[in-house]
Amino acid sequence: MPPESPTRPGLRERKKQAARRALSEAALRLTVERGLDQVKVEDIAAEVGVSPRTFNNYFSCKEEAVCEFVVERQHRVRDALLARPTGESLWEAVTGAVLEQYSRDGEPDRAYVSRVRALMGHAALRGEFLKAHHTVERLLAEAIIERAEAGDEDVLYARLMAGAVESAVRLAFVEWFTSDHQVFLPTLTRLLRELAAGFPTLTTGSGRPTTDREATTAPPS
Amino acid sequence: MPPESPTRPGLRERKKQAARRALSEAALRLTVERGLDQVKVEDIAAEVGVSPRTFNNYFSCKEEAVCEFVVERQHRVRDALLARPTGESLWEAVTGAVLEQYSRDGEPDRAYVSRVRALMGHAALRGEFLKAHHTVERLLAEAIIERAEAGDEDVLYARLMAGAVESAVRLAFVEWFTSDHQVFLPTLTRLLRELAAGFPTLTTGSGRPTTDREATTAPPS
DNA sequence: CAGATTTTTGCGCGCCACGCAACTTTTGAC
DNA sequence: GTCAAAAGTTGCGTGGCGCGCAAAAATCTG
Repeated sequence: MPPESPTRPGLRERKKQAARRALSEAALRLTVERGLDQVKVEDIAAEVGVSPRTFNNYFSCKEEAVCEFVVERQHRVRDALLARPTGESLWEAVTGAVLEQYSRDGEPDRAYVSRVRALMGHAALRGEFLKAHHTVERLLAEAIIERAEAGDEDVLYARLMAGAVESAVRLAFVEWFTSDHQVFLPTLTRLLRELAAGFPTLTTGSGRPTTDREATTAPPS
Repeated sequence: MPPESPTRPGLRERKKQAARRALSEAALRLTVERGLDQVKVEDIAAEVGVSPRTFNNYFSCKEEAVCEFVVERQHRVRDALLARPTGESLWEAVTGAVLEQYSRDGEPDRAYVSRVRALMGHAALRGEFLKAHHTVERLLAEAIIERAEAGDEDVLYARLMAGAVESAVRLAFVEWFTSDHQVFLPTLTRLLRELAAGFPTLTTGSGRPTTDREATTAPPS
């Protein structure tokens, strides 16, 4: 047999991956098309050509399947982080990897925004998004630990960094689909910079630190 | 009639509050006693003396009712924040209000830890905890905005601060019920200090900043 | 090919969320 | 107090869902 690659997954594993992908994609597509309530688990399963019972072997509910793409994206963030040059500081590498991933295709168009808005209108999906974001946060934390070659002592610090960064991502995302402007990347950049700067302990004149507002407005695309 | 208090809620509102409380308390108690799977919505409703249908007028599922106490605690954090002296910086006030709330009764005993561990064992409850934490984060953000008298420009900053602080709380909580040691407050204190310090952008010798580890060990109780 | 392992599937059960329409309680104006 | 409107509760019905179980099918190992 040809060497393929070092310990290729094997047919079984590849089929599972494919099924999972197909199910989550079908779930997302159908939900965008018809709306969550008009999609039954049965429909998703039928779309992939698999029994409804099998769907529940992969996902515990349809909302989870719909949000799967959030988790998948984070796997790419992980790869990006591990590929950053070793010269960079940990923070630079992490924020670089995240920004890199989200700037891939620029800001999506208005139609996409309204589709996302429709999705987030359903409470069930908002809840599942939170679960997905938590998974994503743990993935990032593990990637940070790996990149930093952190010992047990630093695990908490890595998790804190992951939590802070993902808070910024989440906020930028909300800002993006809440407003009509294309402000995802500028907002995210600004928030990450503010996290890097930290929170001032001493009382100043105003309640918040003076930050340059350049990052708030969109850069020339 | 006696003046009671300025614009008292009215009987209707008070009854609703009472019902909500009774339901969430019953849900939590029964779940701790028997385990989530052994508690039906019907049981909770019966415990309060209300119809099962009414339960769903207050909570959309039993898990939500179980986690209600998390949200209630945040209302106390809000009050504490608004009561902090005006001399403090925003960060000091926020972290002070949070720590104040969580140091109320010191570290809970081992029995309590194992009960919490049992609760968090169920995936459904973990998910609902995340939802509750998200609610809590928004509450804190609003309280921060109120305290800082922040304009629209600073709303995002307030939300970022709330997100960062609640990340720390969440991490400290996990650390607490994961380990057998009483490390909630020390961990939380340390994480908040690291957030205040920010994340270094420049490359240093090690991947993480040198932080004094005093806060990691428990202070004399 | 043959036996072990893993996955899929059909079946069935109990629970649950929620729409609807009738009924009860609270409210506020007179 | 009386009464009508507003708000909350309840019973009923329904469709869907999550999952345990055991048989069947697919995959892996040698």
